[in-house]
Formats: sequence, structure tokens, C-alpha cells
Amino acid sequence: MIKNIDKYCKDNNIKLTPVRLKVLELLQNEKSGLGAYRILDLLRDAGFNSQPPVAYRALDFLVEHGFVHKIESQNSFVACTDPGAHHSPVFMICKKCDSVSEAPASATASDLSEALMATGFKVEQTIIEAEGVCSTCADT
Amino acid sequence: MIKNIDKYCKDNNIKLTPVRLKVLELLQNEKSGLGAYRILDLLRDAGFNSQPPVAYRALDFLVEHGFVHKIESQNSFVACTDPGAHHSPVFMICKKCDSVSEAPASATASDLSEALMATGFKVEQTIIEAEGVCSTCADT
DNA sequence: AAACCTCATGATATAATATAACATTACAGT
DNA sequence: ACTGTAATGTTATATTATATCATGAGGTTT
Repeated sequence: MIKNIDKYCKDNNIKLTPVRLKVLELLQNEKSGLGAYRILDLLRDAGFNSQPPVAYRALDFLVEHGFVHKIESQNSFVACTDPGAHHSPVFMICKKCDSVSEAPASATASDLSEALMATGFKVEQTIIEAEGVCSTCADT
Repeated sequence: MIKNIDKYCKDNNIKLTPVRLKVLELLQNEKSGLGAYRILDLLRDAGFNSQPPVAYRALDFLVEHGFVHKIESQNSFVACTDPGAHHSPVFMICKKCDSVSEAPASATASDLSEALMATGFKVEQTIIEAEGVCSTCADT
């Protein structure tokens, strides 16, 4: 998955610096969202400078380029499962295991845009977060 | 609109105390979302105690009972336009005038629930926030 | 190579948002 | 009046996020 991202960076002339890469890897290794200060701790563990702006700058970069999404209801961050592709993700946030997964919800967002268009509102970006119980947790 | 809320409170044996009512009124008088500390300032102006827990407790109550919604992407709060009715609101947040309005999007949320059901995820609550430009701002 | 530009990082401080914890009060039901 | 519950008062602190200014690293222009 890093491959796609490397290519994207070259094509767009942006740089995945060590700290940015590290943050991305940390997020890719997690099923749950990580808060900025958790990430900061993990960065420190890995030998990086650990002042808050370090984490926030890396996260800003990763979010800006679509490699990471912010989960607004948790103030946390998750790695994108389809980086490079512009999309309006729908997240499934499990109350039990705290996992956050990205739903393949291509249709939903455009339906939403159309529905809102009827009100005269021009949608530029949607935030869709669904809270509930994931299939794994439901089974137990 | 307060009428409905009064009735709801009586029916459910909950109390709309002065500070809760004041917070609700403050929000009903605003087109934009208000942050907790803005609300706190306005409460102080109105002669109420102004420690943070005062505002957060009132907001928690109002959100819990569906009189107010939290806008997660702004950490702000807006009065519900259809209090009492359980619903999964969709918000339209204007980048230009900062207004937040609740869309009549009955369909969207249930569509979303169904779409996600197919993944085995059981939706209990959805957070849907659309950012863009409202019709008023588009006209100018 | 030196001068310069741009982007990234270092470092300190502080702002903005939110909650923990414990004391006190109000008030309904008995 | 007594008691239990919900609400409020009060202090402190936790959590999340940004402003600001200084320094460094790597190109590219001359």
C-alpha cells in the first residue's frame, strides 16, 4: 500500500519524510483510531522528536493528501484504505472493539449530495460516521 | 417550539431548568453553531454561573434529550429544528456564512443503514455532516 | 561555490475544548 | 422532619490543537 503512496508522492512532487512515513505506518498497524497524543507517544518510542506540532504537522500533511482520515467524533485518525483515490468515506465505528473501518459506500455520498442539492446546498465535502456494532463483535 | 419541548419534558419527567432553558434559547437564536465556551460567555452575560461544567452539563442534557445536536467537525452545538422526534440528522454547514441547517434527509440515513447492514455492521447512530455553500451564499 | 529560496523541522508557549472529583443545595416522596 | 435523587457549585486538571519564531536541509540560480 505504501507503493501507491510513494508513486502518488513522486507524481505530485510531495515528500513522505521519515516522520510522516512513521505516522502513516503507525496508523496502518491499528484497527482503531489513534489520537494525536497517542501518536506522539509512539513517535517518541520510535526515537522521534515528540512535541505536539510534530504529530499535528505530519497528520495535517497525511490528511491533506488523503493518506489518512480524521474521525471527527473521536478526534482520532485512521489510515485510508484506498489512498490516492478521491472519495467521501463512510466510517463504521464499533462501540465494542473500537475498530474503525471504511465502508465501500460510493453510492451513499453521491445520493446525499443529490438530496441536499434539492435544498440549494452545494456539497463540497461530507463527513459520515456510523456508530454501532461490527460484525465480528456481533458474533461474540 | 419551546412548547413541544415543555410537553416532552412533562411526559418524560425531566426538567428544563433555568440554565438549560437559557442555553437552548441561546442556540435557538443562532444560525451558526456555538462552542461551549462561547455559550459560557453568553451565560455569564445573562447572570449565570460561568464555570465550564455548567455549560457542558446543560449541553449534555440537551443533546441527550434531542433538543440540541453537536456538530462534531466544529465542536459546536445547534438547536434541533424538530425536537422530540428521534432522527438521524444531516447537517449542512456553509463555508461562507457559517450557518448550520438541518436537512430533511429522512431517506439518506436509512439508506445508509441498509447499505452498511450488507457489511454486517449494525448501525445505531450516524453522524452526517455536509460542508459546502448554502443557497443564500451561492446567490451573492 | 556562494547566495538564495522553499519546505520541513525544532522548540517554546499557550489557546481551546472537555472532564474528574468532591461539596452543597433543592426538592419530591414518604 | 427525614431521606433519596437530581441538580448545581467549585476547584483543579486532562485532552486536543495551534501560534510563533528559530533553525536546518536540499534544491537551483547565478
